[in-house]
Amino acid sequence: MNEAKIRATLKSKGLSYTRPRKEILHLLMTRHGPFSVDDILKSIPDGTCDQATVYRCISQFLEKSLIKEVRLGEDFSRYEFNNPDHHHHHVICKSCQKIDSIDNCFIAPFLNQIKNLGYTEIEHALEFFAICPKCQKA
Amino acid sequence: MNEAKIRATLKSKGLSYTRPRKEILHLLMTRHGPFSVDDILKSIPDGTCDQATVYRCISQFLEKSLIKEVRLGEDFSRYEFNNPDHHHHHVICKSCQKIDSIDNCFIAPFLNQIKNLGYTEIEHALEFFAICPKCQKA
DNA sequence: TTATTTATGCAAATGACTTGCAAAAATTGG
DNA sequence: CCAATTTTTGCAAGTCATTTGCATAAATAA
Repeated sequence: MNEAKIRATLKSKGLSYTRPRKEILHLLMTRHGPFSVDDILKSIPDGTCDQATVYRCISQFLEKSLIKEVRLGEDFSRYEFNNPDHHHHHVICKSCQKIDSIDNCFIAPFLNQIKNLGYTEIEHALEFFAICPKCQKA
Repeated sequence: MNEAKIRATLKSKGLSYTRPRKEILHLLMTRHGPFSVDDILKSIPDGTCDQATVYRCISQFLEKSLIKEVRLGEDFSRYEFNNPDHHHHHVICKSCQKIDSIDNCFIAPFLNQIKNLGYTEIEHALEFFAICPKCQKA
């Protein structure tokens, strides 16, 4: 992932190219999330930016649909790059908090039912909480 | 819903019968939620109890599985009575925040997939965000 | 480059939720 | 039913993720 790609992505959403935006978007585009704000702060080069700036970048990225918010029953949000070709959900281990991706999405029957109620622009949030194989042994 | 029923429900979970617990559980058992802590405070008789007590009752009810927590993309939690015979999900209108119930749950295919990954004790959170018929007209 | 707009850092504020502690209510053992 | 003990509550202060005000710095426009 080179700077040109990052810059182009930002520009395409009308966002100027600044160091915090570059580093945060780079992280989100290249590494596997979802990331908390703390994860982001620890993963970008030291001194890149302030925590307030991370929050501000995140809201802008969310507004522009560059990223998605993920809530996994924690008292903070996580964020991941929004790849429309890779719609997926998560399982988080109730014991060790390890997060796995679930790549197939079978919510069509729900959508039909909700459409029949007259709703439009339907989005969904689906997350799973379970005990992972490793924690079952321990 | 009479006091005897409420008292019995509390006792069955090893909780003593106090006024705050009685009023909060009564609300959750008789009225249609999910309720925020603010909703609860406004819906129980005036002077029933402090906000801290509502939070404490809620955590106890959650621990005893008397109620379930529901997150609908707001910056606070909602809670509803846990009726094992009435597993359901919610749609919240992205415009007016009205909440509807979705009574059928079609997540079996997901469960198979997650079981195959070796997970056990699988729970899920599924919520929908959409525009309701009324807000489409307005 | 210079002027203007936009973004950032820092510190303080916000708001949901939690907690310490003394008083009040509930339970227990006569 | 009463006195003793345990549990619960109210109040106020604390916590923690997230937001915001404002002066400075960086980016963009002219």
